[in-house]
This record gives sequence, C-alpha cells and structure tokens, in this order.
Amino acid sequence: MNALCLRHVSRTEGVCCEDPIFGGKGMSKELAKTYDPRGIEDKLYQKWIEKKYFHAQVDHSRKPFTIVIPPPNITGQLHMGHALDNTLQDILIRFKRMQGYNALWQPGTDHASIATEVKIIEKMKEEGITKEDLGREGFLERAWDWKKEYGGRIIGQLKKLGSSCDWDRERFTMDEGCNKAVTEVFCRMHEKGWIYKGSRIINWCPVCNTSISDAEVEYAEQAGHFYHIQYPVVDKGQETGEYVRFATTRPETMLGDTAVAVNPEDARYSHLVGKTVRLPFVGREIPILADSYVDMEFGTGVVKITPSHDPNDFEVGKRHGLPEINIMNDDATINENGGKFAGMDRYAAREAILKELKEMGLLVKIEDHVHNVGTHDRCKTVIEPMIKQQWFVKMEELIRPAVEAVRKGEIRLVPDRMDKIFFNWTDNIRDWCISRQLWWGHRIPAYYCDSCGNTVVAHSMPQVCPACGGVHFTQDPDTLDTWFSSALWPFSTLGWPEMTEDLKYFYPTDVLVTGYDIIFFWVIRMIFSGYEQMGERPFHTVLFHGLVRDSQGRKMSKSLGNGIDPLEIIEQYGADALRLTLVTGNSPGNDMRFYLERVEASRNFANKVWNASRFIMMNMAEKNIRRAERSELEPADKWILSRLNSLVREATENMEHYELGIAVQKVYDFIWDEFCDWYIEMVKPRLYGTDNDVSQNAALWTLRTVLLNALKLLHPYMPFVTEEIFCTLQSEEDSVMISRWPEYREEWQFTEEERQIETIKEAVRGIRNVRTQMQVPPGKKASVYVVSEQTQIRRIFEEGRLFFASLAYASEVVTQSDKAGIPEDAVSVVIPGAVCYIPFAELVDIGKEIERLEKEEKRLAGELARVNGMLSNERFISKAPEAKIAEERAKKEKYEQMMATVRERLGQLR
RNA sequence: GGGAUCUUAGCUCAGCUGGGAGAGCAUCUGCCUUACAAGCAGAGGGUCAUAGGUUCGAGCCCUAUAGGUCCCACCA
Repeated sequence: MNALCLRHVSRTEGVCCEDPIFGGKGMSKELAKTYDPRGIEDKLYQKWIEKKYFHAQVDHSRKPFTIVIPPPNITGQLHMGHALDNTLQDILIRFKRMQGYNALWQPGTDHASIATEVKIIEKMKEEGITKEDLGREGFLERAWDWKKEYGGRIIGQLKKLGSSCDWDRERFTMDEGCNKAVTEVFCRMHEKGWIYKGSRIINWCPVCNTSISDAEVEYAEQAGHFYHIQYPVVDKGQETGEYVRFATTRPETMLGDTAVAVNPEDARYSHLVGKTVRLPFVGREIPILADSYVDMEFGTGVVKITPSHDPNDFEVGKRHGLPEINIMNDDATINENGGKFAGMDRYAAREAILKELKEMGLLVKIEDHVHNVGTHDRCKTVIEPMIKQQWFVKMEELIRPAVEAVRKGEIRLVPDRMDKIFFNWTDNIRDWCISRQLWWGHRIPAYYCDSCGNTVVAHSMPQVCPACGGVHFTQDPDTLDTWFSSALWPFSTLGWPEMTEDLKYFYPTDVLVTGYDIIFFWVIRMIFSGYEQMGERPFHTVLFHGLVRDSQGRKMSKSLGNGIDPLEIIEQYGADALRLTLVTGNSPGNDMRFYLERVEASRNFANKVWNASRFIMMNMAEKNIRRAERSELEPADKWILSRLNSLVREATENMEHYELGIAVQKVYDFIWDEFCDWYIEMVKPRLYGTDNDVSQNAALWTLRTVLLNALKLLHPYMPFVTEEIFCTLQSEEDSVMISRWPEYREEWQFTEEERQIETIKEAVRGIRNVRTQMQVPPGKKASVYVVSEQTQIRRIFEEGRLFFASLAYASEVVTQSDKAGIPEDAVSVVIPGAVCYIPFAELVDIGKEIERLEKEEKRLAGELARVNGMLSNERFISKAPEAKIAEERAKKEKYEQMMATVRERLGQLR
C-alpha cells in the first residue's frame, strides 16, 4: 500500500471509510509527514464519478442551482484562464450543493468555428492539401475527426482540476440538439424580420477569407504615414488649374474613390462644391460635395470618399447616392477596377501608386503618422472593409430587454463597474454580421431557388419554391458566427426548443462565470437571446474574473512563451494548491499575477491541514469519542467553537456575495492561526498523559468537530485534501462534498469565553515576547505569577492553568491578588487587568527591563492621547454613535489602568 | 476623444456598508518543543501616489493633478 495514501476507497459500500488508518489491528501506522496529492486526487475523483455525486436531475422537492460552463473550444488546451474560470465555478457549485441545492454544472464544448477551421487548415497545409482539394464534405469529415481526437482532451483536463460537472450531460455546440436550437432561432428571427440578408460594408479578413463581426476587430496601433495628395479640379470638362489637397493613410483606396468631400460651412471650398475632380489613373471624374461628416479643423478639410473600403465613406456614399466601386479581390489584391494596378497586393499597389503620383506631381508630402488599424483578432491581419452580401441580426429592438435587465438589476454584473462597459457597448451597438465564409459551423438554413433565385429560410431544404414552383434549391454556403450558437447555450443545453422537464426546472440558470474579455462576444448575446427565445433572463448574476498574468504582469501568451501550464502545476503541487492560489488575494474582475511562490504557499497550507488532521487522528486512535456535553466543555473548547461559529457566518456571507477570496482567506486564517497555532497547542496537555477522561474527551470531540466543520468550509476551494481527510475521520457523512454546509449555531456562541481566552493569549504573547528579547531558551521554564485584584481574572488563569503554563513555558502558574513573595527583579508583563511576573533565576538586566517598560509606557501614552483626543472632542460626543463612544470609553479605562501599572512598576525599578 | 481601473510594507496583493493599517513571500533573531522545518516562536519594515475638500472621524466618499494598465471610439 502506498504509504502516502490514507486509505482505500470502498467501491461497493456506501461508506468510504472502511479502512481507517488506525483501525483494526490496534496499532497505529506512521503517516506521511507531508501531504502528497498524487494518486489521491485521481482516486477521489473516480469515486465521486462512480457515486454520481456530480449528477443532477429534476427534483421538485429541492431548489435547483445551475451554472452553465463557458464551453471551451475543442481545439483548446487547458490554460490558466480556464483553470481560474472553472475553479470559481466549481467553488460556487460545490458550495451550493453542500447548502442543499440541487446543483447542476452543465458542461460542454464549443465547435469554435473559425479557430478550429484555421487549425485544421494549418495542419492540412503541412500535408500539402487545401480546403478546396478536399471539398466541403471531405473537409467536414476531417473536422469531425479532429473533434473526435481533440474535443475530449480539455474535458480530461477539467477533471484534473476537480471540476464537479455533470458529465452525463456533456454537450457540444454542434450536436443534434444545439443544431436544432440554432436553426429554430434563425428561422424565428428571420420570420420576425430580425435576421436579414443585406449588402453592407463589413470587416473582411483577406487571410481567413471571411467576414467577421465588429467585435472580432481588434485595433492595433501602427506606425504609418499621412500621404498628402492632390487631385486636379475640373469645371465643365476643363481642368481649372486648381487642385484640392487632402491627406490619406491609405492612398491605394483612391482607385475606388467616387467623390471628394468638404464641410458645407467651409468657406475655403464653397466655390468648389458642385465641380468635379479628375481621379488619376482611372481618369474618372468625381464630384466635390459637401457633407457635415468632414471636420474643417482636421488636415486640409478635404476628404476623399471611398464608399467600398471605408465604413464612414460608405455612409457618406449612401447619403449622396454615390457609386460603390469595389477595387479589391477577396485576398486583398487589386481587382480589374484598379486598372493597371490590378493583380497587385494592396500594399504593393500603395507603393506603386505613390511612385506614380510623385512623378505626376500629385504627391505633395509624406508625414509620419501613428494610427490605429483594425486587425482580425484571430490572425492579426489588417482587415479590409468591403461591401458584401451578408446575413445580419438587427440589434436595435433585440437589445432592449437586455439593457433593461441590467439597468433594473434583474441581471447583476459582479463587479458593478461592468455595467458601464456593458452599456457602452449596447448604446453603440450595430447590427451583428453573423454569416461566415467558412465550412466548419452551422450552415445557414437559407435556400435559393435554382430557377428564380428566391430565398427560402426553413428548417430543412424546401420541396417547392413558393415564388415560381421550382423544385431545385441550393443552400446558402455560409456558416454562422460561432457565437450565434454560444448565445443559446444556457437553454439549448437544457433541451430547447423542446420544453423539456430539465429546461423548466433548471432554467433560468443562476450564475455565469466568465472573463471580462468576452462580455461583448458572449455575455450580452446570451442575455438578449435568453429574453428573446425564453422570455426570461438566462441567469441572475454574472461573476467576472480578470486575466491570469505572469509574474511580471504580462499576458500569458504562446508567442512570449511565458505561459504556465496548469497541468504541470497540478502534477507538481496538486490541484488544491493551484485552485487556492487562483482565488486568494484577488477580487472579482481584477487581473492577477501568477507565480510559483504563491503556489508553494498554497501547497504548504494543504500540508498544514493534512498535518493538523494527522495530529488529531493520532490522538483519536483507539479511543471512543463521544459527544461532549456542554457542561464538559472547557473555556478553550468554547472559545474555538465560538470562533468557528463566527467563521461560518462570515465565510458563508462572503461566499453569498461572491467574495470568494475573502471567504477563503478567513478560513485559511482560522485553520492556521486560531485552530493550529492556538487551539491545538492549548489542548496538548489534556491529550498527553492526563487521566482526566472527561476533559480529554471534550478536547478530542472539539478537535474533531472543529476540524470537520473547517474541512467543509474549505472543501469548495480544496476539494481533494478535504475529502481525503474527512472520510478518514470516519464522519457519519460519506463524503464532504455531499455533506451539509455548516450553519451558524446560537449554542456555539460563547462571548465570555472568547474574552477570557483573548486575555490568556495576550499574556502568552507578552511572555513569549520578553523571553525572546531576553534570549531565554524555550527549554528553560520559569514560574509565572499572575497578579490581579480581580477574582474573575485570576479564575481565568486558574481554569486555563494547564495550557497557559505550556504556552508560556511556565514551570508553575501561581495566581494571587498582590505581589507578596514575588522577587523584586522579576520580569513583568502588563496585560489588561493583570500583571504576569516571571522571576528568572539569573539576574535580570534592570536597565533593559526599564527600557522595555518605557517603550510600553510610550505606546500606552500614544493610545491614551488618541482616545482622550476623541473623547474630549465635543462634536465627537454629540455626533458619533453611542456604541462607538462607549467603546472608546472602555478603551480609555483599560489603557489608564495599564498605564498606572506600568508606571508603578517603573517607579519600583528606578 | 470618451470611459474604466490601479497607485497600501522590499515584492505580489487583500482591506466587504468611513470608526485604532493586514496577509503571503522576502529580511533578521531564536528553536529539529513526539502534527507539520512545506514547521514553531519572535522582530523589523508603511506620511495607504500628490494636493485640496466633505465629515466628530478618510486607505475607504468628492474634486483636481501625476504616473501605470485596460476597454471603447477611429480625424480621413
């Protein structure tokens, strides 16, 4: 048996803890001192799958909680962004599952039309094949093979992360059901007039050979030039000898110019309006017209108008009824409209044109100019605006319910500031170009009659043309934007357009978790699709996270080679460590830096939890622990239960508010600081060599109870280590992942004991402090006299004598009401309400002791000055809340009392 | 051009509705104390970017400035 492996998992019985480490043979095995996640993680995941813990089905007796996964691309490999995104989702879904919700995490993958197609073509290129060689059918066959080969890869990787998706429900954006949903939506929207085909200026990628949507255009700053060019003015067929001058960054587009425009208010050019200019090379005479689009202040105040290759010019052209002359082929070479430049690439043509313009004296000057150029986000090619027939979704009305939903808070974006980004987009929205000249994707369900060209949009190939009675049709060759199907994901995965039981029960889903980078691509489109198709919001909350960057704050990218592979991190440190790293010290929507030191810290925490559990299990071995009666609990037990209780309330609240980083930080601090460093140390004397069974049982019961609850709180973040320990502790519950989330309990609130233990902790900290300062070795014990006039305080130390002694390295603890019998040169530690005296055998350096007390005096004086300042401020007294004033008064009293003690002591020593 | 966001300890970042500045890592000191050296105990280190303002009270709210990051627009 693997020594690192705590136990075997039973695959046949309901109880997973049949082989407890200390059970059976009455002897304890030595456990590994360090937690090794390898082996354990896969084994536990396997168990969860076999027990169907991830599976959710309709159950009207319980409330559903649903998350749909942002479907990863089938071409994808798990990267840190996925790891973060899915960790957050898994935390939420595990949390809600434990709270008793019927939690469904709906998984699946995306066909990622263009991304996949590009990859397949790349691979084909290596073999020397093109798309055209294979033909559409052959290409699609290859694409499906690709999907079969790589589509499952990322799913396996998500499992490594611990994702508790309901894999029985795995979907694909191009599976039968999703296809049906896509066709249905297309037909419905077309019927309604919200999907239309039109000839408009669109973004064309000359490399990918397809149109793309506005959202896919990425602007990149590039160093370019301003070319100042002039055209000769023509009046009644004669050149007047005058020229109009203008500047352009793209001189090659002049081949498609159909006008020159000036501002109607511009007195400089008013005499030219109505005349024409002669376009060099093509010899076309084009009008000089007035349009307010032209900015008089900018440049010469003259703009050349190329309706076919510039979106603004397109609009101008529409207003003035200008001809649209396309001068480019799909690969961005100049076409026959470019005259002698035909066949040249757009950039080669630019150079050639400039050269000739210069020779003709029409190129006035060239200036350097940095400008933003639209590029295709996939391949970074500079996009070419082109006028083409494409399919569009009309956005104006469709977007309205989505805007309202966010405005009214029916859908909440976390963090709130995402609202503004959302509205910025919706306020400036243009119609969505959805057709792509690609093969991998949902083919547009539009059919053209071979006889009359009539368009029929239908669920399947029509039989007869309603216009001419023709019986032969050709389907539109284009496919849909990949986001068209993603937009339907929250309901298509649940069975829509069938009104399935699943759909009725699990829709609307609850939370969508995603990066802010796809708010436009996906989030907005899901929202309007949800309202349009389902009549209901797709989710009530969107939780945004930021980007995972490298240790220097750079984006992780392939080209930089600075990406960190989450799978390697999992292999080396464990999935729990990776997950914890990704959610700590980060707030929603903010980017984070990832570096190994942080993963190490997370791994260390997993190890800490492991070792605390190991300690508890060792002490529980062969003992029958019974539930401790309330009366049997000692102050320390009550203290930790009370602290746990507060933690439960706070962590749960934070999680409800999606403050996952804050919640887990609190759990971390509780486990490491309060539970391990204090409570465990406090109870050691009760566990080792004591004959007080009641006290020992209370300690063990408390240890086990607190640990079990802490494991539950930690489980959503670190599912593996918590499960491994939980089961080994032989809880009544089979698995932490389906156990009940802890709830606040009135009977575990012990305010008085919290105060008592805090007093002892202060004393311990003070004593440790002076011992360190005086370099007293830990092995050297000393008597500690606790002097207090207050019997209650003396009682605290008497009750806690056992652990106080061990924490404060005391050989004995004596409590008394005055200093009688305590050596004058004993070191003193002043705490509220008491003084601890430690007489060391050797002479204490009085000078240093005075120095130390003076420092304390100074500190107290500072505190008192602050408190007195507040309390003597009349406006504070009259305006601050009562509770605050009372609080400050109590502090004042405390500090004054401590100050008096310190001064008295100083007086004695001086 | 419009907008968002950040500026807190040497580094990376938390700090939830305003009420005595925190964590991890790093540094220094002492400890192999029978759960854990991936650990324990202690220490040092911050005018919370700058300047105003609101408030009894500001890291937190408002205004301006400087610097960084990002998004949108695209003046040709």
